[in-house]
Amino acid sequence: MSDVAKAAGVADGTIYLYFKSKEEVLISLFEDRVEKLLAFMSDELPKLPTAPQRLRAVIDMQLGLLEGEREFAEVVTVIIRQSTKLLKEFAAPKFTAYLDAIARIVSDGQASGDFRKDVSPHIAARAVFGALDGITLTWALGRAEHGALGRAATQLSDVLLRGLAP
Amino acid sequence: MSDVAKAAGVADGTIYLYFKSKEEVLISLFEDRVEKLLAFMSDELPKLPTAPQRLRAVIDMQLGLLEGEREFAEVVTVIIRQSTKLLKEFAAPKFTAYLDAIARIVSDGQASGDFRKDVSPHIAARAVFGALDGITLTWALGRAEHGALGRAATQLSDVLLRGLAP
Amino acid sequence: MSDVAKAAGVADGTIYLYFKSKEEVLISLFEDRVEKLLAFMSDELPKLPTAPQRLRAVIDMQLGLLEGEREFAEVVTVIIRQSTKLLKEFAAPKFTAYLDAIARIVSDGQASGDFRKDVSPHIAARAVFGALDGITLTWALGRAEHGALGRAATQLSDVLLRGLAP
Amino acid sequence: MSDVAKAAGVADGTIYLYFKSKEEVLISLFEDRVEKLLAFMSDELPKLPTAPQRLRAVIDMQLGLLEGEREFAEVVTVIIRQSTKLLKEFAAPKFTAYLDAIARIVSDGQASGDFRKDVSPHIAARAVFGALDGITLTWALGRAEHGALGRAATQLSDVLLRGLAP
DNA sequence: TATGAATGAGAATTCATTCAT
DNA sequence: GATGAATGAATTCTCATTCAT
Repeated sequence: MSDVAKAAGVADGTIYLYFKSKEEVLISLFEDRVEKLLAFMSDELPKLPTAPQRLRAVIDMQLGLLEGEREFAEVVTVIIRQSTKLLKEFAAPKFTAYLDAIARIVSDGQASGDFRKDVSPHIAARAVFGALDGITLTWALGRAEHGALGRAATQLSDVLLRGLAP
Repeated sequence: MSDVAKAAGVADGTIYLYFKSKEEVLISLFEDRVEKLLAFMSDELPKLPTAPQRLRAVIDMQLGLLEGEREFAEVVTVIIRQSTKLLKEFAAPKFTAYLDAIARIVSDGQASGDFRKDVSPHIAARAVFGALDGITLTWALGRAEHGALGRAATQLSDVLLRGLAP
Repeated sequence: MSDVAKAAGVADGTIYLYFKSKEEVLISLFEDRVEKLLAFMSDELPKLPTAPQRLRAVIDMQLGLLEGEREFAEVVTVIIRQSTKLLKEFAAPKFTAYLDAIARIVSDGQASGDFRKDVSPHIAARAVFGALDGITLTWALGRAEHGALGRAATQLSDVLLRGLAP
Repeated sequence: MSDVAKAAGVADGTIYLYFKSKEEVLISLFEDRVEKLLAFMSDELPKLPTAPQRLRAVIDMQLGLLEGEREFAEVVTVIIRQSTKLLKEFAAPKFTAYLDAIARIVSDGQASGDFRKDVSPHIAARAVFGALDGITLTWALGRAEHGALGRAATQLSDVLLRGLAP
């Protein structure tokens, strides 16, 4: 928290005027991120006609949000997992909404005949999220080369979309 | 550490007869897991003739290792990320070896014509590991239903193998 | 450290705002004492014309500093020896400076013909310091009578000065 | 204690068959040393006709006992001070006997006219012991050169005997 | 007698949180 | 609102001591 205060250019105690606890800071950080993702989804996805296009857009977005923000990526992939409470309790409301949104793209695609039907949308959603998180983690802890996340997004989309095709 | 001691049924100090520090306990835990995975790979994979079969076997194995061991899965996906040293320094020797082994399956498959060539083996390996880790995480923190990991493994393999086909 | 905090009337953690470790508390305590001695030496000794007068002043000072401060004397003679690092590493810079300053009084006295020349200034310095420390130790651990250190200083000076006369 | 056991070539627990506690080991170590000194005193000192000769012999003996035994000297000068109980409680019976024996040499010398009478035998004894201990301390923590203690003993005797002369 | 693995009380240290200014 | 020194509970780790073998 002292580091956070320093980074924010305020005194240690000041954080507590805006957040009740460290947990809340992490939750708020995570919430912000997920909200941005959800906002993007409701703004942009409806413009895209097919499920495959929408899934590709989500992948681009999740990695694009972190490109150039290595420290933030580290917080998102590492620090957030240090809060068991966050993972156990908060995971439900917001994070699940995000996973559900991805799962819905998959099930929509299955209904429209764009995706194969023998795959659980929930499992697919977790796999997509996990793959993105895994790529982000090694990127954030490694050399964090510029452009690497973009290339990874394209390749991951290529593989997943063909893999999900009927 | 106190919890670990309690779980092991020994006194707090006893842990320090076998591990030099908390860090070493985590490293050792992670090392054991990765070593089991690497041992499996060198024992079993050579018996399988094609890269796709080997990749499916790896996926089955990584999830199979955790089936029925919910607490261990939680430690592996959550607690281990609490050690920055582990992630930053130890990641290299052992974990990288594991990711490299997966990447090699991919590149072997590309050489034999079983996998498409426009995907970086390294990115593929990270995506595979991340997908598995993400599935494990939500399983461990959720209801951890028996058999769920097995079904997930099959479906993930189905998607990835078709996605990686040339 | 808990005792130190209690004695200082602060919480345990507060000490760590001012000192990095227990070692640093001891070092700082010792440093303060030696610095006071060195400061006295550079302030007062130049005013005294002869080496014998200067040596007597040093003896009076080292014991005078502790008169009435029994607990501090105990810390200085007993607790400080608990830090091997302090004794082995820190001894050099500051403590050696003090011993050297005493040794210099002796060698100056030898040069001016006030002290006999068949005694190593370094050995003499160590003997003087040890004698003072031994007197302090038994005083601090015993009844610590008021005035006892002053009497001891006079007698020790009488003996040493005659002993060092040419 | 583990180090002591290792040095003695026995298991940790074995020490407790011979000593009740760490404190007792230190006490016993110190006791042994002082007993040797006291034994020497009752054996050899009576052979020496004058107080000055006896004081010189004591100084030679105390330093001679440690010559070539650097580790033992370190224990005697450093470790023993780490036991407050040892210093406070044990100091009385045995150590005081030693200091008293030295003080008696001084008072005998005063009675026979060999030593000046304006010096307290007790203070003199403490100063002698402290000077010897200070010389030993810096010797043990420093380079512990062979022969250095012998030279120091001679010089210290020369100074003290002349200083104590009437 | 001897062993040495196990013990657990005690000690140093950290860090999220508070509150007087 | 903002500060940052102070807090103290919690945590890691040590080491003298015990006791089943």
